[in-house]
Amino acid sequence: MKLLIADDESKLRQLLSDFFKSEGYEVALAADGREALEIFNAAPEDVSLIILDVMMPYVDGWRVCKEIRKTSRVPIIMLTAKSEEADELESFEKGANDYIPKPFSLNVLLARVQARIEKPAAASEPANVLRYNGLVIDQDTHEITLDGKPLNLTPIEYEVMVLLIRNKGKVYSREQLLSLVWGYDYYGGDRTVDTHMGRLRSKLNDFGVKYLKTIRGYGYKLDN
Amino acid sequence: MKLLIADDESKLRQLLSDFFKSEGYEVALAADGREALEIFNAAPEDVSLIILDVMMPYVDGWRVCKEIRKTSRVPIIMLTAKSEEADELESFEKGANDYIPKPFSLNVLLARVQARIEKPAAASEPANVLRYNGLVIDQDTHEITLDGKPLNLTPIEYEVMVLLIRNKGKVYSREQLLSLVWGYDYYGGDRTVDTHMGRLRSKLNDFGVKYLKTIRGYGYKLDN
DNA sequence: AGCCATCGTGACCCAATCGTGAAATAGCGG
DNA sequence: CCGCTATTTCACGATTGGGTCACGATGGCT
Repeated sequence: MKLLIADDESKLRQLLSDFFKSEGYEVALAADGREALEIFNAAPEDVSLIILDVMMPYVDGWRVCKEIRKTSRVPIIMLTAKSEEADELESFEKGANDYIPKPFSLNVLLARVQARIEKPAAASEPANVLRYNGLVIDQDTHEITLDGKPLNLTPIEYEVMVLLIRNKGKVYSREQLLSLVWGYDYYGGDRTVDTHMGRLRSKLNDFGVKYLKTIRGYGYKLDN
Repeated sequence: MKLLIADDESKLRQLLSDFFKSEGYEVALAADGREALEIFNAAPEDVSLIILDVMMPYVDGWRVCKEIRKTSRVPIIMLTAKSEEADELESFEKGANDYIPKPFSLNVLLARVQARIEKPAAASEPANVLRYNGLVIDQDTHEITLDGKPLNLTPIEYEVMVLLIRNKGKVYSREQLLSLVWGYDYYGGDRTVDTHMGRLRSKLNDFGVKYLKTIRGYGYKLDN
């Protein structure tokens, strides 16, 4: 599913692009009406839906909408500035399928888009899950289970585990851990790391003592 | 579901036609009262609802309405010019089921139409309903019920619930919620989110405390 | 204009979490 | 086995994050 998004504000354009891409859509961008028409006419069949800002240089959204309607019934959603409280009727008259006043919430926009076209291969999301010897970390739901039993880790513990599991076997010094997990500008003693490792080990039980290794003189690692 | 729309203004006729077609209705058009009666009498059973402009040449809307009422109880909605406001009573007297002053918003008209007849071939739209543990959200009617009992959620609460229920389990940070629900350019403290979550929880009662989880340090999620 | 629902914010409180130092323990080389 | 150092453990006070509340602002509706 390909969306054509036309807006002259580059920041908003980027935001929308990122957002819809993250929702699984293909996105083509236009900075003004002329560009939008060019892109559309180059491959009308590829475009499943068009989002048009009303206010654009050279050729405004209304014009684009009218032009496209001469040759196509592709769904069009107009974005109108609040001040332009354009007549809803006028919007539909020009052939738009929907219109949304700025500012809008991405959620609403997404809903409107989905109402117009089939949902894209939503299942394409690769489910953000890390696994390691019975330990499962789902980064979307923030759920951690060990052999199926849920664990309750604090934010720091969680971050440490994610880091270590992502780099199984790699040894991290206390300084590295502090800067990676706590933040590059963290200022504090490195006994802190020990304490947290201890807490992790006790929560992880067997798993902890078995795999969370101390490398004397260097730091910690998750055994391979 | 077939609508018969009679209006002598060709522009408005076309607009209404397009609009209702895009909403999934079948549409028959008449440019004046005579035509409307002809079409209706040719196949009275096919017409589910009639939209009549009052001001039409040859035979006006009132006449059409009266004629049809002699033989049928099909729902009739009258469109009246603003200046004719006084006609409301007369309108019902003549047998119309509803009347709408011009200019009107398409959404209002659609709502009135839907109130009179069943929703059309939902075939194209797979009934936009979200369900989760006794909570039912109908995105078409914006109705939310919990164990059958209707809930009264504010717009923000509604959007939040829709978002969370659509992505069960996924953790949303306050920032994400703000940009997804409030709008990409919302600028404000994130304690706001807490407050709304609190309100949601209290409205959702047991359900709230049971499933609307706080992930300390990260945000909120709807438990799985 | 006035009313009412909704919203945003700051203040306050509580509980979870964190950081620290000190004491206890373990590892390691001789 | 000894002594030294690194690590673990522990307890406690400090900090942070979240829940709740009340108030004022806002905006739609009558």
